[in-house]
Amino acid sequence: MKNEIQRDRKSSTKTEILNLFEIRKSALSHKDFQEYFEKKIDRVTIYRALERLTLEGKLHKIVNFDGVTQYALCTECKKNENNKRHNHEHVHFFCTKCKITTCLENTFPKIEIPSGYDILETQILMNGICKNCKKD
Amino acid sequence: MKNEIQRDRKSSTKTEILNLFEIRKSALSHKDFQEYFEKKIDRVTIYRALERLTLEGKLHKIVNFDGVTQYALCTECKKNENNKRHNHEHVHFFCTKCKITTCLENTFPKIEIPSGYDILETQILMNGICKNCKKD
DNA sequence: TTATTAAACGCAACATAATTGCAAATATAA
DNA sequence: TTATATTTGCAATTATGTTGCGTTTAATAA
Repeated sequence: MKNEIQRDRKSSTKTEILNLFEIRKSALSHKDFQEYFEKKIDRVTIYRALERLTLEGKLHKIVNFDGVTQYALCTECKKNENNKRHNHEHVHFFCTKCKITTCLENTFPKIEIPSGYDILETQILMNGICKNCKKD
Repeated sequence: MKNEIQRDRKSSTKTEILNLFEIRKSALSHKDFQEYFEKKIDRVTIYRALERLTLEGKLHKIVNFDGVTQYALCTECKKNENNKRHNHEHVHFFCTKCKITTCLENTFPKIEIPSGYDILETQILMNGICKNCKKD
């Protein structure tokens, strides 16, 4: 009898990654995880676990102004039936002072574009100074 | 007598780069130039010429979904007096079929964000199928 | 026209982000 | 418990971008 292809298998790496998101409450880069795990988890393992969590619909990816990928927890993302496509209807904000990327929920505008284009994904990225850093 | 610091000096690399923009009529990556120039111009020279053209206000940079920087000609960008800051008030569209990035002019929406944030830059990136590829 | 000087260039080396292949370890289904 | 597919660690590789330095070239002063 043929085995079904397994998905969403438990792994300590995935658990540790999700834990760090609970602690930090912001988007995180591969480098953030590498520094946090020190040498306890291999860097390739981190890349692959992040990739799987993204495919499973638990994380989404953002490419920052500097070209570095950030990962963020999916919270209010509207998912379709089979989790294959998310609509991340929020703005990603990168603070140039504290270097933290946050999701600004409920901020997505309607965008008028020329006819003849089929849109799959839209990403809005902003930078500047965040709420916390303005206090100081 | 002290010399003034020279800027915007002519260079064959800059000229060749601008020529390719005229031919291709889309955003281009460093890789596009490297392939086009083959070995005739050094890769570092290309990077530095692109950097200067950007500082001179002739090009603007876009980081694509895949993290790769694209450069595009500045046409309707609203420039301030000294060219230091551009407002690229348009959407950048990446076609997943032909892999070409184009600027969709006059497409920028007003975006409402929570109070307490100072915005410096906003980048809107879309992907999907472009006008040309839909014809086929 | 020639000399001076700062910008542009080529080359080597370095830096960082991300991917691939493979053998060993682990989680899950039977 | 066994079989098997997924996950992991390690080494190597690829891709993108940067820095330092000596040489060449463009602009300009003499």
